[in-house]
Amino acid sequence: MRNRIINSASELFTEKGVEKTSLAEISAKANISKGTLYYHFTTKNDLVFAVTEMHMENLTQNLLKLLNTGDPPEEIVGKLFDTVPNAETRSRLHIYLVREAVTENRELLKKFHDIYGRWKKMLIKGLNEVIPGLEDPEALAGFFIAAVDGLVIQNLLSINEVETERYVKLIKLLLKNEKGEENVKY
Amino acid sequence: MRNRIINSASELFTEKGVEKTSLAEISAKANISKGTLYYHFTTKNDLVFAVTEMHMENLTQNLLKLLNTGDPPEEIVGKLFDTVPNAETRSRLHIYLVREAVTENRELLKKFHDIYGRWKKMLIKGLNEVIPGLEDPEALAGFFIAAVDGLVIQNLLSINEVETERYVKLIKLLLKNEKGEENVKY
Amino acid sequence: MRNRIINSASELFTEKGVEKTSLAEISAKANISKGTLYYHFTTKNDLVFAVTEMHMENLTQNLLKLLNTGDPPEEIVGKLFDTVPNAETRSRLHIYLVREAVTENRELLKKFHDIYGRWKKMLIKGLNEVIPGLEDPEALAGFFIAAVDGLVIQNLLSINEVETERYVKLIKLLLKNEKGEENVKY
Amino acid sequence: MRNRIINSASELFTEKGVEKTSLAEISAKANISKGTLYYHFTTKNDLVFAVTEMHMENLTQNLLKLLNTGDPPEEIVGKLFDTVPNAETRSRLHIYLVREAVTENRELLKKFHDIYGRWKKMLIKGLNEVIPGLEDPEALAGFFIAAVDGLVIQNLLSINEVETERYVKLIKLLLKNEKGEENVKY
DNA sequence: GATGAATGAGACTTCATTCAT
DNA sequence: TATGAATGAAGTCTCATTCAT
Repeated sequence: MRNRIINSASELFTEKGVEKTSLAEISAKANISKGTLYYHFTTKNDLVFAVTEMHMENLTQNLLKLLNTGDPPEEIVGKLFDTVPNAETRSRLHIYLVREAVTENRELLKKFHDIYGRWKKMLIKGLNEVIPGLEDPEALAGFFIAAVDGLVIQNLLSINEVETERYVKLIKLLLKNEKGEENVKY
Repeated sequence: MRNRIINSASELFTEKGVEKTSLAEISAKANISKGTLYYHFTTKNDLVFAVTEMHMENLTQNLLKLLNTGDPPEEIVGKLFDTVPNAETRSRLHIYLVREAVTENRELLKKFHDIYGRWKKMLIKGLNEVIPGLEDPEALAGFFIAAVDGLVIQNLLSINEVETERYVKLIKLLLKNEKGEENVKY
Repeated sequence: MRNRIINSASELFTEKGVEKTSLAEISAKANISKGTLYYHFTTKNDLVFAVTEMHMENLTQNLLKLLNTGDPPEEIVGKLFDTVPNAETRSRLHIYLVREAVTENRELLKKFHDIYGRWKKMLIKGLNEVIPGLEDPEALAGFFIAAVDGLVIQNLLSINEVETERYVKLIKLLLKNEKGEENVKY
Repeated sequence: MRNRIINSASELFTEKGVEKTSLAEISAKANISKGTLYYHFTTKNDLVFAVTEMHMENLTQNLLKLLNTGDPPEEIVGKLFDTVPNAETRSRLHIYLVREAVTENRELLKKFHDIYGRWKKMLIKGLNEVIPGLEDPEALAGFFIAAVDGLVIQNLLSINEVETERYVKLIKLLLKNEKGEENVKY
């Protein structure tokens, strides 16, 4: 039941954003009464939080899978840049939830803070394993995550006319050099 | 008068997001009546659009100034990564407006689409001027913009513990290699 | 308009009490939309406060009139005991509003506090004018007001089978003796 | 079990009034489920009635004890005026329940009617025993009860700055004269 | 140009009550 | 006896928008 509600909410949030989705619509989609919804979630924010948890958990699982394929690093990062920003459904939801976290929802903000931290650690570990000797893996991880989020935005705004491979090529260059070669003047 | 309204709206949008800001509040802050507000803007969306225009114009001007300093490229990109994501006020507004554009506001979406396109072109031109011979300046520009937006998000979520210089160092490496050196196995 | 709303609310509060009267009912009775009601009163409590103010003002005016008739004191007090508790409409409203003041409504509580104080002062002044030399006019005033309120309750509970004259007779005795005669053992 | 529920309800009613207390809160406080509450009380009104019965029984027992102390009448009435209005807890509950009885609760109204009648009779009997020859003991009893209720209200409204002794002195005068002395012009 | 009173649709939330287990 | 999930009706409040002045 809780899950049924979360799923309905998730879909509607993705479609119209959190604020434009009413509890009435959610309960209608879940085929339950508004009262039932209230029984399971004390507050709309409660529900938003639950949806966020599920969403973030999904993304984390995907990232884990990606890191455990044993693929060469440029392949992994390539897939990362290919998959995430192009999953429109999740992208939308992500932006909506970020927006929610940014205002008036401390709890949600903390959730995001924690998960992003976890992602960064996962990436750092993954990078270190496959490319030993990186100079600043932390910056690299933060940078990759930022780029992914930024591409998410560009995709939502239908701006991205560059094929992923071209980005991947850039990343390859980046990784190669970060491996610690002496800095050359360009 | 129009500007007074736009400024008031801008501040309130930044503070609480578009949807949680009521026209009543805006007119109160601008010291005018709700009626007057409606005299100048047919609709709330109208106002949102006007605010977006101003906001985007500001960002564009900043980018232009940055590109025209004549600084070396890594300096420019460094400043870009240093300034934009750390301007909390603008960051918030930006995320709020993006969110607004992504749902139910075709006109706004187009606005964003256009401006991001313009930014990309400006960056490409800038890059080409200072670093002739780049292999894929378009991908590079898109990538930089994405990274900036992503860092905006990380800052809003209070996640970014990496100092900008470390990012800049990464970018330097990227630029160096992108200059067309033969690809080396890492 | 404000008055129209206050009157409608007043009637409904009297009929069913404050908490069982919905803003929907009030606006229906006043032939306006719920929105209009909200336009004039930010909150249900606001409206309750306004109704209280009007109600208390009415009672105060009545008391003033009574005190200025120039009648002999026992007549005045007699009328007080006769009029107030028997005005069912006002009695009900009074009890409902007292109830409201007693919980969760600081402002209302203060209002009641102030008005009761004013009434006491008016009574003291009146008593002193017509019966000079009273020993403890303050206690007397408090006592009379208490008795009136108590009879209000009894009337609402349909308990009062004693005719007012019999109470008036008691009061006469009280006033006579309070004039300062030496205390006699009974 | 029933008593546990009644006590929890009693406390909550005292704190927040009948209408603002939900059955959910009551069952939570009584550490039982809402279902169990409904097993014992068919309806919220049922519970209110039970609470009233207990409350009124308590007050009646107190009055009985007071009347059976064998103290001189002015002492008894003094204690009455001293104890009842100053017992804040009971006072609040009393006002809340009166309010409940006055609207939409016939059964409750009858209960109050009956108990107030019984109190009056008890007082009359008590007065007659200790002060034989009273002219109108019924009026006196009604008057005393009214005064007590009125002082309850004043205390709840934090208005009563007069010490009880001063009221008692008034009552003494009243009793003395009521004993049948010839009426003197004042 | 400017105002502010009026509106109606709808949002979130509350809660007494029912009922299968 | 006891439970707790489910419900539906209703309550307070919010707000973008209209319109006569």
